[in-house]
Amino acid sequence: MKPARPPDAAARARVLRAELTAHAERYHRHDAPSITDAQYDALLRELEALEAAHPDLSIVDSPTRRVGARPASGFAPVVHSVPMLSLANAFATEEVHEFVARIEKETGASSPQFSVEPKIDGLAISLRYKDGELARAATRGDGTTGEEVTANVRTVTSIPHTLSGKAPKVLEVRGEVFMPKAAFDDFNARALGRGERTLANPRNGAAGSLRQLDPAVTAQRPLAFFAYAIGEGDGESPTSSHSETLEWLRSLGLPISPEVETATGIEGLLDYYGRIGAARDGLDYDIDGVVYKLDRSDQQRAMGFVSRAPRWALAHKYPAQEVATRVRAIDVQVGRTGVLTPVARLEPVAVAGVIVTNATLHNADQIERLDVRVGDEVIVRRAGDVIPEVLRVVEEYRPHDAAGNALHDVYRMPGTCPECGSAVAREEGEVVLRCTGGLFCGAQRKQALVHFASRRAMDIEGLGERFCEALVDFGLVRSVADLYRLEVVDFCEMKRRADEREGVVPDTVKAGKIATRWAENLVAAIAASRETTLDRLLFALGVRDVGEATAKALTRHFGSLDALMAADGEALTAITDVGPVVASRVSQFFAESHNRDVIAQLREVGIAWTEGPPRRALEGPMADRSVVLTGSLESLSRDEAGARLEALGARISGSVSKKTSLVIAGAAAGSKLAKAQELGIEIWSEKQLLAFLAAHAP
DNA sequence: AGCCCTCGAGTTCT
DNA sequence: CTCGAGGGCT
Repeated sequence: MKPARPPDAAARARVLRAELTAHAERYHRHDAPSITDAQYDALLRELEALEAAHPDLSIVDSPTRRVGARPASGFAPVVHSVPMLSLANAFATEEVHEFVARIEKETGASSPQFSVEPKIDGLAISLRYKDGELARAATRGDGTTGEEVTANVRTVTSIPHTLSGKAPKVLEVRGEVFMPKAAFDDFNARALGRGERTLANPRNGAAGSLRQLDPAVTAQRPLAFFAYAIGEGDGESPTSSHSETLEWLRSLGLPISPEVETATGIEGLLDYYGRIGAARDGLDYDIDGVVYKLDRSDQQRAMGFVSRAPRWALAHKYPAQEVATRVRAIDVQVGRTGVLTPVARLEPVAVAGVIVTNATLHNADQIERLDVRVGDEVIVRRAGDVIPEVLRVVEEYRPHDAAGNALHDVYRMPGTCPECGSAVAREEGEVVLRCTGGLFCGAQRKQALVHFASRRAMDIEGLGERFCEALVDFGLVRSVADLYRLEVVDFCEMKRRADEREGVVPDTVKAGKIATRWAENLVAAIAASRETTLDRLLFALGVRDVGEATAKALTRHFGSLDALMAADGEALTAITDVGPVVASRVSQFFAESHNRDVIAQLREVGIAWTEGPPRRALEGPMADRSVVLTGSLESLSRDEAGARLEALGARISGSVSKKTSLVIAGAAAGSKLAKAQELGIEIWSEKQLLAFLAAHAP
């Protein structure tokens, strides 16, 4: 006899498996987790409980049986007894001046002494020595909890297993594990020779090496280490300044960067910054800046901490790396709202550790400003070390014909949509060009579907750009409601055709089974998205100028979809932040018969959302407070924290201004925290936030 | 009318 | 992250 189980347990198990697999993959392959370890663990535990309660749901390759995907199953979590802090960043000289001025003012010292060192681009690590023996090594993690990597760290030759001299009972040394550049090149050359995978860059090489499940693999990786601080046991060190501490660590046998120096006053700092910057390429490790630490311990104590960054230290970063490459072509993409965005297709080039092949050119104005033409040599960097941007054209290298005329003309945006051929128009006063095709345009339909399925909208896991495109191209989805009528066979068929179209080959019986399970997961994810909230649904519909914040405001104000659809312009503009433009977009959207059709169909296929009474004012202990969340929180996600604060009446905002009344600063908070300090805005740590939430729990 | 603040939209790579 | 535009305030 099978045990009785609720009919939705199987569906839930499928959704959980799909999610866990996706997250684990993201974590493992890309070092870029999208949820916290705690959240991942919660999902995993839910699935375990489900499988335990319903043994018939257990399958052999369930994520609950996999090893090593996340620290939960691979590396034991380690709670740092003294949190591993982050550093305040500075890019401009002016910020360094402010840093020194602040110290001089608060310590009363003029031209204070600093200990200065390169900021190595590696992996922060904590080494715990007990009675002089290396007892435990852990990664930084989020600063509070890291992963235990002792076995791997023991294979790093420059890390002593035993301290020399008279070591204290417990000493926690902190520093950076990195892969020296020469060793990295050497390793890759050999890997290439053996036909093995090469490492993308030294930083990823170091991070990936320490996360190997097999220490024997780590041992083959050429890693090195420099110590730069003491965590636990700091009180025991026989020193009264940071530079003395480093000397003491050196005497215990720990490697210290040879570039460490002391510097006096702002001149000393800037001189060091300049010298290291000039020597940067010759150093045997990648750096992204230098670190200034106020040297004397008593002065450090006087400066104290803000949130989770010491006020006595500063990381002074070097400007983003700029690289030259060539523009192969300029393509035009069509977005969800029909906006035409030109994109430069580049000769692949390594910028700050990744290979860049595309860079947005934003719009026609930007192209004109830069005068970018096909074939041009351009200077590229990654803005904020993330998104590639074209800085300028190197005109001397522009290709010319024999007569000396430029080979390529000034670039002109197309007069018709490259996707559907409809006319392109520039609305009055607007910078961007738009395709006028509306939902006739395939590109806009695809993007509308991608938006509908996205995480902040209906949150359909697994339905990304590629499959949205296929669904539209193969005519399976005309309106978003069609999504809910599709069955497993439809998705199998779609995937087969998509693979075929893209030349993805083998189709064994086993692959067919995998495809079926993939399709089942997708159907389950779509089904799960039926239960939603009105603000998510409104956002998902993609009304122009109605983003997340506006969707929430509309939901709160009207309470129900019917009330919103019945609202006239006057009723709409009564809402704060809704003016005539947004009001007319909303009215027009609901006036269109095909939009009303889609909504009727969505109701028909069983989309359900919670409706409440209209609430014209915010209530609760956080009413009238505008809150900004910054940095990463460890016990809950920022989204979650925001939602809970909103439930208490807070307005959540993305940027700090005079009107902000409270900033919650998590780990590695950056410019927003700095701005809040500057404006004298109240700042809470995660601990204070949790205490407040606990005190006002519903 | 001009300024400042927010919000929306688009974007890259792994 | 960055830009542009909507909306409110002075």
